[in-house]
Amino acid sequence: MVRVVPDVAAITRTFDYLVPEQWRDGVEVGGIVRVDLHGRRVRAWVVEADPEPAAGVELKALTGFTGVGPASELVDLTVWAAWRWAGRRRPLLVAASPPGRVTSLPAPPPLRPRSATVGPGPTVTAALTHPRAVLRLAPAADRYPLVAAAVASLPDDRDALVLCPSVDQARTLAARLRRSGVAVAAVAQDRPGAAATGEWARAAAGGCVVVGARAAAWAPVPRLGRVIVLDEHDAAYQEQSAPTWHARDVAVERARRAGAPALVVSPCPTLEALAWGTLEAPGRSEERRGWPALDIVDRRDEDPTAGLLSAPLAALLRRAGRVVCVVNRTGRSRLSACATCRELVTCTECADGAMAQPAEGVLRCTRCGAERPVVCASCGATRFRVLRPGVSRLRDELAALVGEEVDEVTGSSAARPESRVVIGTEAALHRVTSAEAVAFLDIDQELMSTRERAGEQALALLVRAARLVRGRETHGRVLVQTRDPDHVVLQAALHADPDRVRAAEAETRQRHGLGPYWAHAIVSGEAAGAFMAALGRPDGLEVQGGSGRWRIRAASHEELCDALAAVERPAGRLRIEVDPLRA
DNA sequence: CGGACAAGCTGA
DNA sequence: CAGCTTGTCCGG
Repeated sequence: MVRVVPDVAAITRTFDYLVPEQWRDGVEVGGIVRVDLHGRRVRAWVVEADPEPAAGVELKALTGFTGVGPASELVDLTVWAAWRWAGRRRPLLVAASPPGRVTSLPAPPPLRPRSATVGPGPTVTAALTHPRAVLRLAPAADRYPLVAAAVASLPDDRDALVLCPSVDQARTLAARLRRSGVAVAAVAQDRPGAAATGEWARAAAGGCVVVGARAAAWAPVPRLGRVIVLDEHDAAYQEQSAPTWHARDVAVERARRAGAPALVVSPCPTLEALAWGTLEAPGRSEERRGWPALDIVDRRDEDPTAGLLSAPLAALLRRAGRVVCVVNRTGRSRLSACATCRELVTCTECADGAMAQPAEGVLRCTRCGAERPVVCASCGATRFRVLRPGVSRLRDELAALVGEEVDEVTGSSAARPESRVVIGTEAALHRVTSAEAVAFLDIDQELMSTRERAGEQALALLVRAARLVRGRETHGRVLVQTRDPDHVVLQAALHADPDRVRAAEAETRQRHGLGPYWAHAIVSGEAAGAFMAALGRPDGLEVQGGSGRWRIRAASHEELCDALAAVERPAGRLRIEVDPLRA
């Protein structure tokens, strides 16, 4: 007999089935089977073998054995993660399963003695000796020697799991390791298919270094000897849909359970990481070399209605080669005023939303989505002054300024930009592969963001820019236009000293009761009210909000997650976001 | 989730 | 009251 979790979204229970004689050998914990459930055939995971049988239920037999699934340690890890992120187990089991059907594992590659690589440097060497290490490396520093050294230092019968924030980076790293003769399973694939399934099976067979992106936190690594998380600060590591698990935290817990050392790496380590492990960082001068020069353009003395194209920016655009300009606002304008009567352009439907101009000739309310033509509601004039220009508008202004084509890159535009000067949202920093300079036209938008972790996220953006332009030795430049030149994030980037942000963030987060000092969850969705009623007010939990959305705070994840887990999930749509990214 | 089954509605 | 729609329940 086995206990299974059916692959059906709304079902949170387990069910017991008899195992027919012919599959007795193949069916074990983690195995993927087919079962008859209420008149349908569905996929299911075996999560327990020979459980205590429930009384008075007539058991049915499994109707099929599909193949290999997550190893039993990972099945156990889904129990932990479902508790830690207060969610269902099914999405976690999906993440830990092969993308296609795996009926047998390939032979593992022959054991190759690992040889020490030369010169990882004393900082890396030190980081590799701690069971829980945080390694701070400047943005332009190459992380490959670190990964190579970590792989070389593995015992012959152990493998490493290496996580990168994006599929692209994972594939590049995997290719580089392969070229130097390391057996690699690259579980980061654009789409599931035969290739992805094959890599999963190779990883499950053992004898490979497993490299991948977020989902690879759940990849099979039967002989886990080390976990490495590159760019640990990257927000891409957190799953967007509930349960909102974080790949760093999953990977680190996995390492702990396997008794393997874990190493997280970042130019700007998060407070969560710093609270968890021992920090190693190179000396000041070495770290400084890996940060580009930062030009801070102080806009405090400018007329507030002046455009975003300052004289220092114009000079940079004339002088430098490829320049990427970043402003995190799509469309033509986010806020306008009538050029005639000076009235702000607001929504006539909901009365308090600002009207954005997503494209020429149309206004759309940022609050309620209502649209109307570009006509002033109070005087009827059709000429507006743009107060908060977006990418499209600035593209035209930039093209006029430099007298050449300027390509626009946003999340929705697909092609690689070809022009010398490029403007876009944050997406431009991902789409362009190298540049001589990056200019943030309105960095205050990031600095003043109400997002939780806003400071860290703004620094992460500067790190991205720094990666594009490389260190100061290659004359890379990053320019920021701001009305807050003394902001700690800018000062940290200016002095190549991310510790300043850590100190400031620690102080504000303690003061505001945020993570990692407190654990938070946001409960929303149509069944949120029923959930909150069932939760009640347990000791140690603070509850704020109402009308469909609640925020819960506790002094630790243990308290928070235990309380959330004690509530029986009501029927209906419910989203519980533990460690929310947005305030 | 989605099949089963019951209850509700319509038209002859 | 057959034939169909709509709603609620529950799975081994």
